[in-house]
Amino acid sequence: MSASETDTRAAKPDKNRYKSTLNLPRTSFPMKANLLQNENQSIKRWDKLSLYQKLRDSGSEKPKGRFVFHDGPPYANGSIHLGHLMNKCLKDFVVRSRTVMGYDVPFVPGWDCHGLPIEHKVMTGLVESGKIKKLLDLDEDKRRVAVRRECQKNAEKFQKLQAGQMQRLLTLADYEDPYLTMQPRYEREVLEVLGDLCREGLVYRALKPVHWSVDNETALAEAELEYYDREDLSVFVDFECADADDVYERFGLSGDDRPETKPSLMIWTTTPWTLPANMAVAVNEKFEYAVVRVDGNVTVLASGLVEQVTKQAKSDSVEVLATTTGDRLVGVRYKSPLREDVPPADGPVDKVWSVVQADYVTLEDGTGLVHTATGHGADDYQTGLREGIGVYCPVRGDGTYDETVPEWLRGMHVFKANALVADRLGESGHLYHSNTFMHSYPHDWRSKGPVIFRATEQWFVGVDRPTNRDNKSLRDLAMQKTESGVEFIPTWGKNRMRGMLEGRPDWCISRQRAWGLPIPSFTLPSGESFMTEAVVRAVAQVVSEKGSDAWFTMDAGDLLAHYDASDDSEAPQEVRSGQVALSELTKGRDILDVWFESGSSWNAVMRERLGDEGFPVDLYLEGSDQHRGWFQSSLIAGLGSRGEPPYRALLTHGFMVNKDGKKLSKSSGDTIEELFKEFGADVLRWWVSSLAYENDVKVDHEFFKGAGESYRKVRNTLRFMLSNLNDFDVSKDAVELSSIDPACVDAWALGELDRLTEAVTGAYERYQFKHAHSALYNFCNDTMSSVYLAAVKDRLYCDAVDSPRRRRTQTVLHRITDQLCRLLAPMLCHTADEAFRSLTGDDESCVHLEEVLDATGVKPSDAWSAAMEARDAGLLAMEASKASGVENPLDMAVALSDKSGALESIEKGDLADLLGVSEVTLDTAADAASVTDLRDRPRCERSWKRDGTVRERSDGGMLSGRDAAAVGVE
RNA sequence: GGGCUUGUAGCUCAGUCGGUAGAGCGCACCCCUGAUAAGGGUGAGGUCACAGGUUCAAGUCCUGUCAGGCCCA
Repeated sequence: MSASETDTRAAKPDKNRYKSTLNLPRTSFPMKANLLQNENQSIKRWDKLSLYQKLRDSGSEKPKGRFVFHDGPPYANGSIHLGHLMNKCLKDFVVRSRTVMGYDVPFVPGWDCHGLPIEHKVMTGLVESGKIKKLLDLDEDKRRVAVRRECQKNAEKFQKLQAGQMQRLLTLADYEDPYLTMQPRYEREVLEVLGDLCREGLVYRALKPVHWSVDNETALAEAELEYYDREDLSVFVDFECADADDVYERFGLSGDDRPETKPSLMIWTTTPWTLPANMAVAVNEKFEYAVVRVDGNVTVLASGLVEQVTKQAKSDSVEVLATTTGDRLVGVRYKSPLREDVPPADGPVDKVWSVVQADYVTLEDGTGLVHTATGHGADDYQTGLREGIGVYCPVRGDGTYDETVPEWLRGMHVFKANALVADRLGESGHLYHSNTFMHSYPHDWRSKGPVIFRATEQWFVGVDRPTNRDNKSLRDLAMQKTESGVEFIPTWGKNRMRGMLEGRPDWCISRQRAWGLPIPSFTLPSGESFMTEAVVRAVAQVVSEKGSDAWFTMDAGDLLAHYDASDDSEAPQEVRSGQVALSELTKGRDILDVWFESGSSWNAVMRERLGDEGFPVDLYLEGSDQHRGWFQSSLIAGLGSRGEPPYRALLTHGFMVNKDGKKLSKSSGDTIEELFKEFGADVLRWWVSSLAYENDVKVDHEFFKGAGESYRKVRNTLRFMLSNLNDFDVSKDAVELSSIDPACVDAWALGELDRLTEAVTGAYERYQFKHAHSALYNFCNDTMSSVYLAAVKDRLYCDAVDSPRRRRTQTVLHRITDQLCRLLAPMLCHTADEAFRSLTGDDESCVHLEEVLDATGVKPSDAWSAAMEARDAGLLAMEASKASGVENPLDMAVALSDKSGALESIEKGDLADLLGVSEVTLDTAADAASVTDLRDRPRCERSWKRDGTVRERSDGGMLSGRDAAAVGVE
């Protein structure tokens, strides 16, 4: 039995004799957070306080001025999910960290309300409920208005749901007055941007292929397609080359080796009906191509496919004559096997029926030479745009050929034409091989009929057209401004943006739907469509007053009440002269791409609300997918409208993946509501703040549990500090910080606090929330809990209540707690406020109205770094001494090695407290720390220390000198 | 298939100019019982995704491979 055990037993009857004389910690700040309940109380309290408005009211006094941060609108559909959780938390960290650092940060939350997903869902509902039948009896405009009403109700419902969830996440924003893209004042400003682009000469109308339902004669979006298997005819067709010698030359065949037969280009297609609309043949410049003699014909196809193709056609004689690379074939001219005349396209004709390059050409199937019909395929269309080949679409809305095709096809339905085209090609000797096959093919979700790709007239914003402003194209401007005018966080965002800007086509801004902002274009009786700046602005004024429904409820004359055609030099002559009255115009049927609406938010929200100070915005913060989406649509719209990017900096975050790093499936995992219930918003926020958000973020239920444990550590540290300030009145009991001796541990703690403040505010400035998170966590866990608080416990409990040393330590504790609340406030906005109110003792106080305190300026002694190293060495020695039976630190005296003599200046008592031992001595000769067993020394019944001053006192107790004085006995 | 990007301890992340791999969590063991559904100490854990290359020296620079993610095709 050890000596200490004997002592403990002997003291047992009187074990708590002095407990009532101690200043033990006490606080109303509970260990258990009960976030589910208390966070809702915080929401109510901040509401009552009008926190957001209060911050705006005092905004002009903010020392660092205004930080203009703009919310990107989530889609008003469904509940918020983990992606929103991260995005909204990060945004709130920006708002709140900037606020606590002394900026005025107005933040308006927004929602994207228009668009197909909502319209699609509403239409499905109308079909299922049978209500659609009633609508079909209405005229076009009335039907659209009815659908729009339903869509609006739907968007409102989900906007409200999401706003509630975001507030439950404790985000700080102007929820009293959010922006919705369907609000009239928003719509007006979108149209003003469109007007600006018209002014710059960037908006034009042209043909573009879209999915087209021949049954319903309408364009279809991706969401309205259903894929079924369908049997189709696939054909291998020879296109005869125009200049045989030119082709043989390219293959390096000299005169003698050249066959007498003219060479052909062999293409493969599964839509023979598009062959009359052929405009070009695409090759991949990287592939090798062969000129081959097959069954007497000479034809060109990819070397790698010769065997596969000729086998399929069961050809007997196959002879490769020569090979060359794809790039050598670009420019080869050929003849159409179906028509003599060059198709009447809407563009230049010099490249029609020639070979062009395209990256999408593969060796998966076909011949490596791709039939290109610019009016009937998305790839084909892009190739046409790039190569300057016009769009040609000889198919009418009902699926029949128009008058521009050879006579034998005119008026025929394209699906019937397939076989006929193949027959013709066979008869003329151009068909190498054909077969039927099954494949997955898009069908109209309503009629279930197969759809076709068909070019229709659409509105575009040209990215390569010179602006009227300064003759620079949007693409050039965008490349130039993102190169040097926008900060990307992280920096690779710039590369990503550049890559996308380089290759992007003109922006198709029209959609053939009901739920959106109408494009204010008009059609003359002649069929010509037009839209000018003045027209757009005139309609914008009406929309501003009456909302965009006005487009459907008013006629052209009324919509153009504010329009003076005679004053519009851009208007068609007939309109300007009055030859065609405004009332004779027909309204356009298109609505704007929703990306144009959200891409105009810098104008519709920030300039609309803040004026010139709202442009450009300081920061946009969204997921990395928005490099193609909102970042880019905003950039193009802003550059077109104002010649400058709408933002100074772009901050990007990655996507949520599961714990194995794989894409998150929609149905798995916890809902936001379940997460709130199990963990509370502060824990979720604490987790988000710990993330390396620039990469993909792994998410799993277990990770939230980890965040919860880490949160509890911080909470308990705050609680312990608060509980030791219970008897401390900062206005009466505090000492001057400047009076604190650099040699005492309190000065060290303040030095650490100043370092923390710098680290955290620096991290906040650079949006490095995880650095702030780990600095704060380590400060609580290490600097405070395991070092400082463990060291000062003894004096807080045992020193006389009013002793200078205790009051000094409490002053420091108070300062640290106060600052910690402020630094934590952006992340743990509920808990920091709860702790702050406990600290001030004033339930009306609110940490979110406070700012980070300045550095204390206290410079701890240089000897502290040596002292902390000595502490580590001491702890190791103490651990080692456990083997020899001394296990309780208070049974130990530690001799610290101090060869440099640096520790001489540090308070001995503080060194002992830092190790939790009864006594520390310094040894300038020793190499290492050593431990002395003090169990023979008497133990203070009050502080349990064996510091050498313990003896029997006048009350009969065994007390140390300090404790005797504290209790008031001799 | 292309652009951008990620891969360091069981987990989350640091790692500066190329110079002997770091922290926290978790885990194991121990202490305390006056922070107690708390607190403290010590310790084990790594082929830096893989393969080449440059270099006296590579987690770091270069090339490729593999496995992910976002956006396109």
